[in-house]
Amino acid sequence: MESKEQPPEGRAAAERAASAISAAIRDSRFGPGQRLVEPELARLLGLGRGPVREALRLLSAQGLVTIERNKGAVVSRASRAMVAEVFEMRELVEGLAARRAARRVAERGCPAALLAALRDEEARCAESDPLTLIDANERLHQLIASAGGGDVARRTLTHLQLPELRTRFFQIMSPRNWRLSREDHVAVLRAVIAGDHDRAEQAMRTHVRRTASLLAELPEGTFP
Amino acid sequence: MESKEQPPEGRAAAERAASAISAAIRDSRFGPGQRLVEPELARLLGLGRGPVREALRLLSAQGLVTIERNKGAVVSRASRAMVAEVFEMRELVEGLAARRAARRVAERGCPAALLAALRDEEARCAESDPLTLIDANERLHQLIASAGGGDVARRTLTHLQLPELRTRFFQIMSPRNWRLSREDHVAVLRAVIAGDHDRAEQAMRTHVRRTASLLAELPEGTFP
DNA sequence: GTTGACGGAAATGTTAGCAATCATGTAAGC
DNA sequence: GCTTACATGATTGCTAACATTTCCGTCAAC
Repeated sequence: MESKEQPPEGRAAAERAASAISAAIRDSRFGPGQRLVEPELARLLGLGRGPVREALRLLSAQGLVTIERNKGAVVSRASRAMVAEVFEMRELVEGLAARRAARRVAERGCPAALLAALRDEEARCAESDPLTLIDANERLHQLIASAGGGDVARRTLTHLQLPELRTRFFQIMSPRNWRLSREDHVAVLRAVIAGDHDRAEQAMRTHVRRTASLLAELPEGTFP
Repeated sequence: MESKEQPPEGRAAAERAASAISAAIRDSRFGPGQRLVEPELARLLGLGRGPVREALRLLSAQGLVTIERNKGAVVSRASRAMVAEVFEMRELVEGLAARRAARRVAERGCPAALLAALRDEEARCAESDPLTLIDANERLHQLIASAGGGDVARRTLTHLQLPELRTRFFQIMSPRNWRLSREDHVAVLRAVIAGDHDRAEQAMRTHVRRTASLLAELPEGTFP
């Protein structure tokens, strides 16, 4: 995940640990059910157990790991039902975020970041590197979640993570689906920039639902 | 501080610290903006800085405290706009939770806890002790959030807390409003028990919106 | 009088080490 | 042969101490 992040120095140890572990989980290098043993991670990351422990608690709040008292942390095992539930929730949360973003644009004008995002999406060609596309997708969703003013929406979103995210995206995102996704993004951004909150919310909900239904069509046995 | 909690022993120190601090914040004994100094809390609670630190991080995820790097934790300062945003979000989240609960009842029958909750609500008289009413209200919302099956809804709700909750309730909940609230609860529970997910969601959203509008009518200067 | 730098105190970030708890494998008993 | 009791190892929970950063008051200089 921090392929292009800052050099490890300059950030706090706990944050480094959190990003590193989070990246490993979302890239499926740490698979569901895998135990995350504190001393082991500490040795791997070259720091003490304190920051690792803190990072694991943080990831637990985000839903990426599950912690049991006196038993330690395990990478969360997301059943099909849980994936559905998370996306049911994301549809509401991201829909509301888009609505709030549009409202804010209507009231205070459009921040440059949204215009830039729209240009990026329109210019993007679906044949790019999938990893780049995945990163850009995440950044866009974060941007819209933050564009509404408060940070309740963004915070809520970060608590709705799923493990193996990137692997799942590789499975469902054919070039055709990337094109559809791009069109969704453009529609959402246009509605937000136009300040049309109803259309913005609807567009975002449609987009999230599309992703959810792609995930739902994954073959049996993909989820534990 | 932990008025009717379990005897402090038997639970982990970090959890004790979290409940104690959380209770103090929601009861306005720690007011918005107040610094929460780790060594001080540790001394107060009779334990080391480790568990206190962990508790503060947890409360930060719940929105009750705000942590800045190298600066420490302060009780969150919820502006009027932030309260509105949180309740906008809660309306969606709790509405979905009620819908999921109703769906589950329709599929698998009604758990006894819901029937008991309905009996309790119907039997409750609005003249009870306000603290009891507040606690019962929280328990009911938690129950419905948990009744949908997965725990994504419940987890999401716990991340949408506000400081000074009890004080605000004391301000807005006149006997008349408690009666209305009770009627809302009964309506939600009846819809859930009947397995009518549309009505359940609508009833819950109406209920949350009522609370939000009561909070919105608080006099100027109530929020920072 | 105001601004700036400097120094000390306090709080946070981090590490290392000890105590308590849980899992595992082994051996004894039925 | 299967179950149960037990001992050992490993891991988590917690505390205490160290390092680093920030904040605040003081003092000098302009």
